[in-house]
Amino acid sequence: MSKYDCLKLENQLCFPLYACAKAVTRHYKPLLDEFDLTYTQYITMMVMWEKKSASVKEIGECLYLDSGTLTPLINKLESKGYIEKHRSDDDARGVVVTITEAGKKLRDKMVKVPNAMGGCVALSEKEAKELYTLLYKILGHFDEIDSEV
Amino acid sequence: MSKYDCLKLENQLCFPLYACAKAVTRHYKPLLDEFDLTYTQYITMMVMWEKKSASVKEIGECLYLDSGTLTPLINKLESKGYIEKHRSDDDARGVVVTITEAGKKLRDKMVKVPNAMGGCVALSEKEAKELYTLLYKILGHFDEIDSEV
DNA sequence: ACAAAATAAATTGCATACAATTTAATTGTA
DNA sequence: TACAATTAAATTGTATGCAATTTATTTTGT
Repeated sequence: MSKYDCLKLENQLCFPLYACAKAVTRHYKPLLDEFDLTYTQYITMMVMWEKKSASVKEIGECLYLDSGTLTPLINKLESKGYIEKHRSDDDARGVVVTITEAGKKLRDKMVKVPNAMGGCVALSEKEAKELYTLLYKILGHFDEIDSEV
Repeated sequence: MSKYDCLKLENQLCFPLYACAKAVTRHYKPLLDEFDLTYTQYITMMVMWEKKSASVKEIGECLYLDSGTLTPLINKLESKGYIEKHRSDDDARGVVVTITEAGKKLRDKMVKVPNAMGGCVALSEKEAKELYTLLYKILGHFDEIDSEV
C-alpha cells in the first residue's frame, strides 16, 4: 500500500499489452519464415490482398504506420515480387502500390497461417471476442484523441 | 464468406494487439519525454525501483527482453545516472545492476505518470481488469509453450 | 494567376527487438 | 581433475517504429 504501487510493473495495463504483442509477433516468426516475410510485411500483404491497390498513405492508415516505416518495407516487398509501385497519375505526389500475380498466389499459400497461429493463443472464442472488443475500444479512443488535434 | 476471410486484417486478433501496444507506447512518449526516458527505459526503471538490484538476466525475465536489447539500454540508463552496473562477485559472468540515489529520486517525480496515462485509455475499471486477465492468460500460455522446449 | 500553405513520400537519425554469434566464466562429469 | 557442456553478457546484423526534415507537387486564398 505504498504511493509507489502505481509504478509497479504488475499494476500496469500497458506492460502486458506490450509484452503480449511482442510475444505474438515472436511466435508468428517461425510460421512466416517459411514465406520469407516479417510480421509487418505480412500485415501489409493483408492490406494488399484486400485492396489490390492502395497508396502508401492508405496503407499507413490501415496499419497505423508512417512512410518512414512503410517506404523501405514496401521496397522490400517489391523486390520480393509481391507488389509494384508507381507514381499516381491523378496526383504525382502519391505512390500507388499494386499487388502482383505472385502476390495473389502468396495468399493461397498463406491461408493456413492464421489458424496455425490461433492454436498458440489459449483463448476461447468468447474470450477472443472480448479481447478484440476491448482492444478496438482503446484504439478507437486513441483515434478520437489524435483526430482532435 | 471466402476462404480468404481468415487473412483479413479485421478478422485478426494479433493486429489490434500490435496496433494497440504501439498506440499506448506512442501516447506515453510526451509524458516520458519530460523525464528524458523512452518507454523501454521506463519499464526497466520500474523493475529497478522494485528490486533495487538485479542481474541483466533477471531484468530480461521480468520484461521479456534479451541482452541484445538490454545491454545498450542499461548503458544509457547508467549514463543518465539512474543505475550502476558491476560484475557480480559470486559469478563473474553475471552483471549486477543497482539503482542509484538519483534513480530512487526519479521514482518520486514519476509517480504521476501512470495516472496521466490511465486517462488516455478509455476503459472502465472492470474492462481494464478483464483486459489485464486476458493478456496475462495469453502470456502465461506462451510461457508454457516456451518452457516446454 | 500566383505566392503561401498543405500534402505525400522519401530520407535521416535514434531507439528498440531479436536471432545468431562470440567471449568469458562456471558446472557437470567421466 | 581435465574438459565438454552450459551459462551470462556483449556484439553483430537485420528489421522495424517514429519524430523531424526534405523534396516535389497540389491546393488555397487573394
